[in-house]
Amino acid sequence: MNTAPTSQLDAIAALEDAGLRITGQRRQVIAAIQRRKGGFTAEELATELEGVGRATVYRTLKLLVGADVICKIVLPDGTPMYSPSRVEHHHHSVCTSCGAVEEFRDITVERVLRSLAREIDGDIIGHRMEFYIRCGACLAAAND
Amino acid sequence: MNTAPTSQLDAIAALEDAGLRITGQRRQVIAAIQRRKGGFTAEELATELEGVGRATVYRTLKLLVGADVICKIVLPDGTPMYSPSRVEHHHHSVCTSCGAVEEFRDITVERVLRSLAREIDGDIIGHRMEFYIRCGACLAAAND
DNA sequence: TCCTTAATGATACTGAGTCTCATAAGGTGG
DNA sequence: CCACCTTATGAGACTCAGTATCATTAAGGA
Ligand SMILES: [Mn+2]
Ligand SMILES: [Mn+2]
Ligand SMILES: [Zn+2]
Ligand SMILES: [Zn+2]
Repeated sequence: MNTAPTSQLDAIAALEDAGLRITGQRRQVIAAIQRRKGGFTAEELATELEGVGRATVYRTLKLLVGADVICKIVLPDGTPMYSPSRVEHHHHSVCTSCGAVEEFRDITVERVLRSLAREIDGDIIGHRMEFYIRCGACLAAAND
Repeated sequence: MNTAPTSQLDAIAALEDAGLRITGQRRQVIAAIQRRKGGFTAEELATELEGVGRATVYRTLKLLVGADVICKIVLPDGTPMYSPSRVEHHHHSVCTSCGAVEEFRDITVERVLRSLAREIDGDIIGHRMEFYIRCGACLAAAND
């Protein structure tokens, strides 16, 4: 059980491990991601990185998701968002008002998931579990 | 705690309760949904119902989701699917190979969700939990 | 440095979903 | 049963995310 990438270098190493080339554009995408705090959309990145083509941004994000460097989260309204991954396997809480993403890993959840797996007719390929919240900061802001 | 709509009439009643008009098109959409067994896409319905405009199909699906008559599920690749709702609050397992959707309601899950809610900084607005599976039928079919 | 191969960018394209607005019903009150 | 007001509809344009194409560029191993 290895830890998920947390730094620029880790992210680059993850790409190398996958046998991919380290290009200037990929470095730029990774740097832009690390520069951000919370979640972001693909289009935001594409706009910010004027020197990198839109298609390349989308392609790179897909690679980084595959390498567990970032996570793709889908909001209830269908909006896809990305956020840097810090924990190996985890779930998310997303503030639907400001987009802040928190990761959490809960042993109990995993245990339940395993017991449910037994009740399901078929092979479990994966699962998704997300909490949609209104975060503490947004609540505080709402109360003047 | 009332039960989710299970018949045509229940679905129509749900729309009435929401103060909406019962039109021929909405009846057609509901009938087509009830005719199906598992999950379906919006475009499938739109194609099947030649007499109903595409925009109307999308509009009606949104209303039915709001009235808990159907559920909207998102596959890992982002494909949105719908399936008739049978249980009040529940989660889904989706076969990523044939699209079969099963609903399940698990007390243990709900208990865990509540305990997690306590750990999260903010108000929980909702959650999503889905299992992506390869169903028994698809497994059997794969083994000759 | 050279060479092969992977990556890129510009652009066209797809598919889901939404918007507009003129027209067509639904359904309520008379 | 009708008239009227309002909601719903359809046709098609449009937006937006994401993908495909393909000629050009550049990584990085030999
Ligand atoms: Mn994450
Ligand atoms: Mn359901
Ligand atoms: Zn927030
Ligand atoms: Zn299946």
